Amino acid sequence: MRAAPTILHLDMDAFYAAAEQAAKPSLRGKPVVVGGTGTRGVVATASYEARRFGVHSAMPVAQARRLCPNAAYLMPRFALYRSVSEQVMELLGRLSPLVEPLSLDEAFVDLEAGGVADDSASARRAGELLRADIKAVTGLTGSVGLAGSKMLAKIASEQAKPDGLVLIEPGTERELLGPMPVRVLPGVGPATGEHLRRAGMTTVADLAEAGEDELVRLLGKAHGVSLYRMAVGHDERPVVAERDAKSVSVEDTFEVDLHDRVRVRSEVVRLSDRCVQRLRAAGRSGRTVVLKVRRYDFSTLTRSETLRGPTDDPAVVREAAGRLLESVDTTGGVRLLGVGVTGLADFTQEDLFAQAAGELAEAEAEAEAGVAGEAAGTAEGGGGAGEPVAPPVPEPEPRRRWLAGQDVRHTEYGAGWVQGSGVGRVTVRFEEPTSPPGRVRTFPVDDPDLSPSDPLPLVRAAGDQAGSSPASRPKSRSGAGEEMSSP
DNA sequence: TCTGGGGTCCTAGGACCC
DNA sequence: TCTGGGGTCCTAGGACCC
Repeated sequence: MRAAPTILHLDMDAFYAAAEQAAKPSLRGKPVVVGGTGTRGVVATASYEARRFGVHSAMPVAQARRLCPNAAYLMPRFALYRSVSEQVMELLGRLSPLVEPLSLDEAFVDLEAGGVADDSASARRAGELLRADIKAVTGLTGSVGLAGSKMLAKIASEQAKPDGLVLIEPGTERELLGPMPVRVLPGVGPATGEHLRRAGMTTVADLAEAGEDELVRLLGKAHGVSLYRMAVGHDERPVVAERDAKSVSVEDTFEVDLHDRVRVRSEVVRLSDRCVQRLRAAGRSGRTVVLKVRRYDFSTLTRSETLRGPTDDPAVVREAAGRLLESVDTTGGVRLLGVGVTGLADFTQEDLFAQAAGELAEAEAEAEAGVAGEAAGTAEGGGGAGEPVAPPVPEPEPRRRWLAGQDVRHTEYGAGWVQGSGVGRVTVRFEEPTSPPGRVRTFPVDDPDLSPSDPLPLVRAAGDQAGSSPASRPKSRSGAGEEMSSP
């Protein structure tokens, strides 16, 4: 607990939804829900307009549609969010070398380590400047919490939402925390909250009063001790800049449950390859392979196998995952499959040999598979043990599916985004981040003039003169206000 | 039209070793 | 051969977070 509020927590407001509203002028001020597209999707982020209807994160999209049928339902566009996130993190890096990102839209900053603040007044100034910079650079708003510890800084930013700043003056934390519900403390979720409620504790003051021994008895050693410390306002966790990942995993929920065992095996192969791709991209290798299976009834199990040494060889991971699958009963159907690798290590000399051998084998397999793999799609069955399995199918499959929210370009009408599609048609709204709200047009799904495109910058770059972007058609500035068509 | 995807940390039991 | 502990590794599951 510091004597000055020099730990800053930044949380972008309704990040994904806000980014979509910035990218799509016609959606500003309207309910927007970003989330899974299929029938089994859940809400990633709801705009504040949608939250008023009761829509919130982690809610099934189907339920959200019932609550708020008029919202725009969009698929997530992580490339866009990542690029905005990088801009934000870059601004944080100017404040201090000690920046701890928690996700794309959230981070702690140690202002003291950055030498930008050692008292309340200067911390507040730094926070407000940061908020202004974020707004100017990204066009989005973020909320800032300032306090003498991570926990309190995070609680403060939560209170500051949306588009605000809250500073908790050291010395006032117990008084402030006391009346709050236990759920504000990090680590208290639905289960622990219910547990505590049954024990008669609903506020943070109740926890402090119960004492450490009581909480340990109730929740176990680690959880009890840390919760008690939090409840009395003690939190000495430092801001830590770089933390190496400890595991890499990929998983897929299927639109309909899988019943065919052969198909299940081929999906495990696919997931293994995807997992290894990510592992390699991170320059890591791992020793333990984990298979995750969620069955038709949502019951979930994991099976793991630890190898003699770390690997990043796709064949090794495939085979381990395949062996693990053989120990799982899948009758009744499979809802989700996942493959992960833990026990990560950086490369060792041995791995390099294994890798070289693996790459050789892969290259051969690819050369061999060539054209055949392309058309076959995922129909390939997983071979038995010992037999070489299907080579990884190169990812970018030619997809003629238009997803809501996707960026597109039309040879005549320019930049736009997919508003919806069905029965052979796709509806596109032609507008871009810096244009006025645009109008809608409908095309056949296979219209050759229409193609997917990359996200455009949300904010006109400083010093970016008109005409530097081929995207902005002669429409420029004159007559900007004329066509305020509302959807 | 019930319930994503990517992570972290903790617990607990059994194996195994000293 | 009455039965000890302790430490580490592995496996499985669960809570929690964004």
